[in-house]
Amino acid sequence: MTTSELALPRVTPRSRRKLDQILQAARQLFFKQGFAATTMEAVAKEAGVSKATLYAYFKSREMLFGAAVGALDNHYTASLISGATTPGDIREKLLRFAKDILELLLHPQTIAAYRTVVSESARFPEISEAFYVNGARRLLDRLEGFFAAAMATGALRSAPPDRAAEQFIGVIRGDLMLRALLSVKSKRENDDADAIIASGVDVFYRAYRPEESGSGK
Amino acid sequence: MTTSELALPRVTPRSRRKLDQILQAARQLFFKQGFAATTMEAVAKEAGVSKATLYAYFKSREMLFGAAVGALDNHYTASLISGATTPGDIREKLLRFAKDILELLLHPQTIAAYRTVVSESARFPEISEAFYVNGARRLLDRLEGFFAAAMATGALRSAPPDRAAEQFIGVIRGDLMLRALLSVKSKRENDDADAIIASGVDVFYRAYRPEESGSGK
DNA sequence: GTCTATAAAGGGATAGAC
DNA sequence: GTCTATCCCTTTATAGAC
Repeated sequence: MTTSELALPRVTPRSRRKLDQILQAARQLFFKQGFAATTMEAVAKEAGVSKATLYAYFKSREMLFGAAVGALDNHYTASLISGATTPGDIREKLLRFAKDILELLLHPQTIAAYRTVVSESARFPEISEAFYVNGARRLLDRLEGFFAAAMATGALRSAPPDRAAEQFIGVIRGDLMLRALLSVKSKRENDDADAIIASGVDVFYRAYRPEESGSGK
Repeated sequence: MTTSELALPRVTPRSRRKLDQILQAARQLFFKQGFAATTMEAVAKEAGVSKATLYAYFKSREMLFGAAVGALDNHYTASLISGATTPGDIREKLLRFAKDILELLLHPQTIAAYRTVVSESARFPEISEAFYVNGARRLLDRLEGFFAAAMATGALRSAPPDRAAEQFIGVIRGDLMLRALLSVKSKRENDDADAIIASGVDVFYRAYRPEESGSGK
């Protein structure tokens, strides 16, 4: 009941497809309706199997939840932050990262997934931790690598790159993700999302630009 | 079923105490166990009344949830950010705000409340929005007022104070709150929380210090 | 308003046939 | 492995007495 929640059942190659159908259906419903509101019958119907088949793969609803979230591999982050080592204006790169990251973080699917996983975090801490490690943590690591390289070349001043990565995410995100999680309709903030991002990047660069330069703007 | 979810039932002054008992019991259980896992029987027992009495006050569990969250008044923020207009080193003040804010945001009760409200945000957007407005929004407003004053006196460079407030929260918070919501045990980050805060304040001040000053450090 | 007792419905999990 | 049918428990909500 601890780590085993994250394990996928061993299956024959033949039934691999059906397993994928189940996992995908489970994710869709869990993230759309939440864990509590998602019945095994609904998952079975969505996946095109019977309830009994579901229980043949997963001993309980909790195990299914753990497998669906634990096997979630975010390839999103892989495509982000590419071309980090190529030369070019550092602020241009920061701006692109900021836009990509924010679009990912505020994507309806991302928000829905976070809502569900956060809500069950107290009961299933291993599951939510795996969710963080496979998603946000991975993104932070990539960003950290980029900052380390930028600091090495003098494009940014030297500082702990892991901290810089978190601060970059934080200053860009502001309260936007929290508001999205809480379904808060912002009055005008959708219109000038670009201005918010640009301002965040500006703040970050002011704080991390090389020391010897005067007023960078 | 829309806005009325947030309304409190009209009661005689005599039964006001019992209503408070119910609301407090409901909050405690909703925030500890989540909405779905909290039964009316448990709330009744915790409040020391019977289920039927509960239904006399609230027509449904949803209505009880809306009232419990909607009537939640965070006096926390009131005490924060006081003495903003008194003179003193701006960075000292920022550091104190940052510590207070982070302590509030990462408090187990805060995290538990956010988990519950976020998880039901899709079903009850009015409730979660009220939660945000009464809590985080109010904190942001106070911070904005402080920044506006600091900018007026020249302690900080001129900029949109609302944006600065969100960026301040964001850079201080980093991923700390998200990790708390997801029960992610950080390896060493508990030890040097002060260092993280100091670094965040430093980043913010580098970005918002008055323009004519050279290297503030 | 407050209680006890109960109706009514839903859904997690399993038995047993194929 | 997969299905149909069912057990059984939990929980919401109410009826009716005081």
